[in-house]
Amino acid sequence: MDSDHFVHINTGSSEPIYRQLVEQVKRRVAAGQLRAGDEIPSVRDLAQSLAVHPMTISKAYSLLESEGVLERRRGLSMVVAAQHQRAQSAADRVELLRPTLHQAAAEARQLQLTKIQALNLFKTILDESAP
Amino acid sequence: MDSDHFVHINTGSSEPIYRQLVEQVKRRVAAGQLRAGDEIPSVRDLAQSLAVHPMTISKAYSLLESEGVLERRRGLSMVVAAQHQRAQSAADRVELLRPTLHQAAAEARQLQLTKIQALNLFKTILDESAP
Amino acid sequence: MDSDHFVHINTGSSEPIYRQLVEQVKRRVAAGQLRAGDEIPSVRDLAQSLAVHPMTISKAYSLLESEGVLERRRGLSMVVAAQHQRAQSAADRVELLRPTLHQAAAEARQLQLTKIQALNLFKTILDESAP
Amino acid sequence: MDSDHFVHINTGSSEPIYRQLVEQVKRRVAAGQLRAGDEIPSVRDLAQSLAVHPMTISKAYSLLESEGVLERRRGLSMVVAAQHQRAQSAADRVELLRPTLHQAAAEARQLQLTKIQALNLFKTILDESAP
DNA sequence: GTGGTCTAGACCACA
DNA sequence: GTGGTCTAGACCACC
Repeated sequence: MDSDHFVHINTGSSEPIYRQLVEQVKRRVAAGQLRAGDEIPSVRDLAQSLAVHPMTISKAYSLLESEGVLERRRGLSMVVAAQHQRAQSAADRVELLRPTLHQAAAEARQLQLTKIQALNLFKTILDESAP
Repeated sequence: MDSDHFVHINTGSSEPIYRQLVEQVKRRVAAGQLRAGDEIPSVRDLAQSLAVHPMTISKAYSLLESEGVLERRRGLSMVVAAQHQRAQSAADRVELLRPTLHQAAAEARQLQLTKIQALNLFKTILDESAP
Repeated sequence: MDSDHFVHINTGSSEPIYRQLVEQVKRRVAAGQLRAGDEIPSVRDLAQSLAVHPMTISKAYSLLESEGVLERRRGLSMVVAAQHQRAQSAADRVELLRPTLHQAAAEARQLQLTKIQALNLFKTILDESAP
Repeated sequence: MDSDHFVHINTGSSEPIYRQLVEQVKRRVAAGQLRAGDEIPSVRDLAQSLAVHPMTISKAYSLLESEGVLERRRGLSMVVAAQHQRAQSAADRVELLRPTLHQAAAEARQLQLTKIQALNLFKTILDESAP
């Protein structure tokens, strides 16, 4: 597995690096970009390509294993777990977006914005990121 | 000022309590629900009604003071600062929603959702929270 | 919480230290020696009293939290989680012993020992450890 | 020697595969199921029937050789060593079970189980595995 | 005071 | 080659 482009991290974010990795891998598995049995980059490779300490990568991988997303193969690279083999349906993937949008809706309400205003901003941002 | 209903905190969230307080107060000031000169609950009252350590409230208030949102009056309750008296324009308030929606857009892209799917979910959530 | 006598570790064992901690805490919670809301020793205190690196303790505590045995209280000591408040019944606790005895039974069979021989040895060992 | 049924491995266990092999062979020799001069499966055959890396088998065999349990014959299969020809006495074999039961006794004590409870469970499990 | 994150680097176990 | 464990120690965030 190519360790470049596997995930992106933002070292400036307050979100810990290991958690950024966990969330991105989970989304990519849900989206079907990573399939059951796919090898993921080794701890050392990914650590080097992200310029991060190997233990940070290892921590993320361990968490993903404990959540059943990855499987450990002794002495070998880790792979995407079988029970996550099927990419989730669009309906399921949409649900994974709910928490963040729920937060956005709460903020919009506190800002006393209309639904139209909030939706228009979201549409604008979506167009910016993938015009 | 009634210390109940002033703000809501979610102790389960990973968002620090003091930051939840700061953000909510700023949004309510921006929305014009809190106006210049309005008294806010005392540290002690709010700490009690939220079941939170007073120092946590104090830290939030101090941050809000250093940002010019609140003003300290010796021996009296803090009040919303004068320079924040006017509610911000709708255009300004919309901008405050941008960071969260930007995050949502990034997640939607990693989940390989279409713009339509993402927008529909947001619309649904907005309808749920204020039908 | 007294950090001495909280748990014992065997640095010579091949069992990792953090896992020894996890298993012992889980057994003590099951046995009712640790009850819901009980504070556990701080990471630093326990690390010092066991002469172990704090991160090793922290790793064990994090695992116990992710399994729902402990609860994190921001800025404060961790406590035994509420959903583990009730000591488990004797029947439940007995079940926790099953895996190890299952392993022992498999070994006894491969050694072609009779049930009597295996049971007598277990009885002897139990008498030794708590005469 | 039939490479099926020679040993069983549990890839899910935390016990390393090579050690599972070593312990099982030692127990079967002690029990007299494998006698001096008996041929054991070749590294290649056993690796294939267990779906394990040949080097793992080789490591186990080498360990057994260094402990004097197996003997290497140039160009031929390895055999059970002569000095291990006699099955060990029942008293000796019972001792090989001690470490696991010692561990079980320690767990029983931490679970605050009575000797009776622990013994009853062991008896039940022994009955299940060989009624 | 509390726990969390990260780095640097050693050493081990496994295949 | 793979991942795992542990130490030493810095720095941060929270209460």
